[in-house]
Amino acid sequence: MTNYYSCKIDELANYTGKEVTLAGWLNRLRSGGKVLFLMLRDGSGICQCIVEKEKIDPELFNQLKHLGQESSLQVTGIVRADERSVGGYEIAVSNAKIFCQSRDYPITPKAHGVEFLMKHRHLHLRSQRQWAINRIRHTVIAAVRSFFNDNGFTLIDTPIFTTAAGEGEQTLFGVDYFDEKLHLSQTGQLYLETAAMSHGKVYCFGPTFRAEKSKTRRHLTEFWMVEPEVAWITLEELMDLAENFVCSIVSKVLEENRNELNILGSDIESLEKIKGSFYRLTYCEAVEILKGEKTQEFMAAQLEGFLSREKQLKEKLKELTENQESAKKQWQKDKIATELNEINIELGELARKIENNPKHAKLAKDFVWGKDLGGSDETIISLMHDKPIFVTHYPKEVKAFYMKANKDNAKVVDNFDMLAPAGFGEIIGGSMREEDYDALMERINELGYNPQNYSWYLDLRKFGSAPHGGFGLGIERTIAWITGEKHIRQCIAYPRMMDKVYI
RNA sequence: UCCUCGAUAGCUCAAUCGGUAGAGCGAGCGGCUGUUAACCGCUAGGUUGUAGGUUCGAGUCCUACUCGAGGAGCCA
Repeated sequence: MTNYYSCKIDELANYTGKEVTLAGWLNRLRSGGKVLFLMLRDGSGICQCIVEKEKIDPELFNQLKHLGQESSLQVTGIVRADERSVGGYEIAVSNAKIFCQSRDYPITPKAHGVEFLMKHRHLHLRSQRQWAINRIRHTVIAAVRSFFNDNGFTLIDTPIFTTAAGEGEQTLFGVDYFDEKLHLSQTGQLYLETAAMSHGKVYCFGPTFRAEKSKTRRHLTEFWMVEPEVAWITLEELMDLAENFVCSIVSKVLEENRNELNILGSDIESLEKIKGSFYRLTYCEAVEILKGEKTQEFMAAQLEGFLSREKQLKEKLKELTENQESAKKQWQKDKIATELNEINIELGELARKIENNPKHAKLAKDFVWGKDLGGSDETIISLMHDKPIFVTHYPKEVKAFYMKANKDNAKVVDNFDMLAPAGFGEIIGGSMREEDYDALMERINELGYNPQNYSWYLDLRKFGSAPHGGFGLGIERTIAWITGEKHIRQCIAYPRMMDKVYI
């Protein structure tokens, strides 16, 4: 045999009636007295392979029958269409070769806790959900690259070991670099601006490190961010760019990953609405909305929804408890117990939401102009819209030193955040950069930064300064939003969280 | 850093008032020709997170600690 396999599972439709060889891993085995069902996984999909006792070597049949989950093997047989099979095609096995018999694979087809799965992340990556998420991640990243490559941008790789700060100094990871103190990059932006003055349109894409003490479902300490930077652009044009960019990512995923989105139970209908113009609000308008009557009504309606869901669940709980008492078989009782458990978990979540709702409503109502939008404020605005929302012109005090002051209102800057819809929150932050030497210097002094650290950055404002701006998009947040995955940690193979690194 | 909840078989969870620690899945063996988280029968599997305390008796009550989950704060 020259090759390990003759085709991949996702190509089986082209081989109906022909003999093929597949190579992969045993996802699950169901055995009958004279027939075995091998669910074979090869990275491209899952295929049911039928082994009939009379049609293969009896010794081989016996070996296959006792194969453990995740054993690796080759399977040869005729492809046939069959509605009963997952994917519509199956293999009538005539021969097989076992490579590695695995025993006691830890991840079983039943429920597992977060800690257990994270400790077994190296194996968990084989599970169907993780497989689907990582395929979508691949599409997202490919779409990011081709969007910029096709629109005249030049890729510039900015350094990971950095000297310049960029964002708040407290969120830096320090590194001992041959007795010199450097830190891990938390943005490529400052370096990228230098390259924009060479190429006009540039982007960087790489890992980003933030030592934020944020233990939430939306934060990682190491995540991937793509940042375009463009010279001779206006804020409006920058937002148009961000809009087209996000649309192109979503449409690429819809085009290439229907199957994966279905596996994950993602909200495809909502994703299909992500095209055309996004909502654009100024910070002032966003504050008005938060403080307004409509938000209070919205929050009240939300609370009502929670309460009626709670009532509904409690009734179901009662009903199930009665069923459990009358159930005769032990397994029926256990099945009901599992359902009860799930309901109790949801009730716990609801109770927290019901508790938080009035607090968030009050926070919104009492919002004072000048503060940064909090997580709950973002969520409220995001929930009230069905497409992404730009929020522009934040107060300069809550934003970074390099953001350009608005020429009509010096209290605000020409920036924007893009909030994903349906409560997901921020996925992009961007701004015009201050191009005036004196204004930038003033900001650096105001904030007490050392101008010497920024001498090369300031040079850009001395030698042919030009209007320019850019933004950064968090890859994992984008994937979590698109897939509907609750926790960002599932959107990268080996997540690094503030309080925990497993493998 | 704070708040809430939790830790019992490989995994997910039960265990009523403090009174002999159980089930499902997984594993092993057997049965069954079409299964879809298959099904049926049998078997093995436990120092109840750690250290103390109360008690005739502690998985259960008390104290401290360790670890985990969720949330808050913080945060491009």
